Amino acid sequence: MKKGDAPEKLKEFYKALFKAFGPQGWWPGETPFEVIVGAILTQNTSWSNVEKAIRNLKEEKLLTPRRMHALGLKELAGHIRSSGYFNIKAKRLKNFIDRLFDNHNGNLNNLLKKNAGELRKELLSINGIGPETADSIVLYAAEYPEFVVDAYTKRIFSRHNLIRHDAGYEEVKSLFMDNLKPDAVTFNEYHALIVRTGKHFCKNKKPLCEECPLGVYF
DNA sequence: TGCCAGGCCGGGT
DNA sequence: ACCCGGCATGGC
Repeated sequence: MKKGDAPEKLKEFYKALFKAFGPQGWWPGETPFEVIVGAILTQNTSWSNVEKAIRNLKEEKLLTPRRMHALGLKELAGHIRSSGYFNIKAKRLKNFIDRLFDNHNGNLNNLLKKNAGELRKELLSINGIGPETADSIVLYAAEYPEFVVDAYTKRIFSRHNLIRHDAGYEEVKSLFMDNLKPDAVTFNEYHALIVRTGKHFCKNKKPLCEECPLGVYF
């Protein structure tokens, strides 16, 4: 496929997925802080496990920066057990919250009001926040147009030869950033639709099946 | 029963 | 600059 085809291809894929699944209404969280907690907890973990952890935190009234800041690591880990990797994720949550209090007066809006580039840079400087988690926060909590790339994105779009199979994060991201108009609403929906598709048709590292809206591949 | 899930880090080449 | 092991629960 030629490089100039990418914009049309990306639009075509989007249309097919939107037609099949409709609007996804992401992020599945009510507040920016909940989005951020979810973004960290869902690292290499199914969302259903994360939901339980978030439900716990809500029931214990711990889902605020201040309350979480006051918790010890072991205690916090106990509340997020179901999300897996709970020790390391407790640390990562604390790392984020510590930064919030050290540099932003514990005020999330103070952090999120930075411009997209500065926000992303600061998030990446926090231990435990990598490119996907950072972009998820920038897009779904701050609502800036940064495209989020995940394992499904790589699988689906490399299988359709829009990117190389061994493409790295930034390389995949640039496929979307360079060929779509930067729009947070569209990027929001597109990534959500990719995840929706991947969950059902990309399982077990197998090729897309024939029921997939993107058609048979391989 | 085993494999996988909306990654990331640290240590080693 | 990559490559790899470790991190851990719950669902199918």
